[in-house]
Amino acid sequence: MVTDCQNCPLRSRAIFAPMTDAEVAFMQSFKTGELEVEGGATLMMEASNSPQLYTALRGMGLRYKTLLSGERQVINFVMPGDFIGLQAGVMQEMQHSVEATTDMKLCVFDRKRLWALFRDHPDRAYDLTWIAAVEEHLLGESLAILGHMSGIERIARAFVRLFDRGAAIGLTRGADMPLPYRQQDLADALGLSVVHVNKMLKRLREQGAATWQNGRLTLHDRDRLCDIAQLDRDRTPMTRPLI
Amino acid sequence: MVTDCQNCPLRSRAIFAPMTDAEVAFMQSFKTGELEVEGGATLMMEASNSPQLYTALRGMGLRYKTLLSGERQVINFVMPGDFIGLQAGVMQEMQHSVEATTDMKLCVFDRKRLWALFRDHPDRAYDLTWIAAVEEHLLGESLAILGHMSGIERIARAFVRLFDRGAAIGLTRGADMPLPYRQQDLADALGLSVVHVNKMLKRLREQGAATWQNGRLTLHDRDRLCDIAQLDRDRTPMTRPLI
DNA sequence: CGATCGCTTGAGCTATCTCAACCGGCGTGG
DNA sequence: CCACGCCGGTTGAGATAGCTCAAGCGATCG
Repeated sequence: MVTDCQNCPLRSRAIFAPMTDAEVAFMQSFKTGELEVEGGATLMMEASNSPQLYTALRGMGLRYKTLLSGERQVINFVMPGDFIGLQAGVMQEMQHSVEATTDMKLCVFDRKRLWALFRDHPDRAYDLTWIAAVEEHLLGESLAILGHMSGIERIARAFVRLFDRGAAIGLTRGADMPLPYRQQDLADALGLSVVHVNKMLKRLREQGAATWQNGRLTLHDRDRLCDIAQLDRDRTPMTRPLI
Repeated sequence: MVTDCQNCPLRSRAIFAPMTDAEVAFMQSFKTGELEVEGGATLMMEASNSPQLYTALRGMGLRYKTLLSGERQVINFVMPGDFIGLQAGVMQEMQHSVEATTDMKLCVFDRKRLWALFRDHPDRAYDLTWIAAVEEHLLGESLAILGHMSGIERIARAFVRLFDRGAAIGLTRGADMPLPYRQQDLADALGLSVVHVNKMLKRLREQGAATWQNGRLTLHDRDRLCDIAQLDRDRTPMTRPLI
């Protein structure tokens, strides 16, 4: 139980130093429970019926909005360690949900205790803000992707990004990692049609750059992929603290 | 001086109640100065050379990223009351700047004192996180716009959004408000070419929905605009607190 | 065995892009 | 005071990336 909580992003500062016993104890008290959901299940995050905050502990999912037209915009892919629900508190008009793609285990926090966290643990509160700022930065990057990149470029970038995230949490094995989503999910994230995603995937495969089949992503030629994605080949990951 | 600071978004809670003298005094101490920039000037927000946080007090600008290709993605339009710079702290690889479109006055905070804010004023820290969460929500919405909407829909939505923001800070006069940007700026925000933006503006004009000329935006038919933008005609603005 | 789901592929169609030209206003320098 | 250059806006023409519609295929499941 405690070990699970060690994955909590609220210890971002602890990337460099383990949590003290007191800190672990506090996280335990902030935590109100664990939630196991089956693959395919949907967590509604509308503010009204979900005053919870979550940390993903196991499994993968995706966070999305449902538009009035019924279409879906995937905001991001949820991997272990991700913190979910902060932004849900400020929205009301737009559907905002999390779908568990695989079975997932989530750590549940009570939003009402958030204030106590700010009062009693400014360092954790600080981390929380840092998380929100990182998230905002990543969304800004996504915006630039949708605004300016072609289909194949978007997919290449998504693959490099997802792979790097996977590597950061130990999901990769060599050039390979699990990526249990559907092509439709990627399409909804990148603002493309499934058909087009499919055709671009084929092209990436034929170019020997990357393969995504049977729920596994393999980067055969990361450098080429980075070139397509207009990314530095060896950029540093996003782990720098706010101050 | 003090009156200026009353515009600071760190008093979001004070939307409902004025700041106390003690609070004003604290904001004064957190504040390190004011910055006046001329229209056309650019504030570089790279983490390395800008450890500052800003609040826009007067004038308008835009926050954008510069991509490797040299293109520009406008992240948002900066209006009085906006808080800038939180997300700049976590990025390193991508250019991230603020351009003053008109002359602007900014309130400058020292990032190093942010920690003191969290330690000594958990309520303000809380507001800060709320701001970040709102920002994140808005970016998510922008993402959905770029991902799923046509040119004319994007523009209609941008107009309604900008107008509502303008109304919230008292910039509107009837159906009219100042909007001193170039068509290129809107194009870069919406992921369209200037040429296309121009043609869609013409169409909106001919439809009698909205006019944007000589730096002023006029919504002739807000309802029609909302329909095009796939927005509820009378949605409530985003002022709900986090808890 | 049939139904469903996700993936794949083909065939038009069109929204949007790029290229290019032109126009008016404004600031600058001679 | 005029001439020029520049910037932002406007419009047209042709090219194309990506969309929609549609069909087929294999795997999985009840």
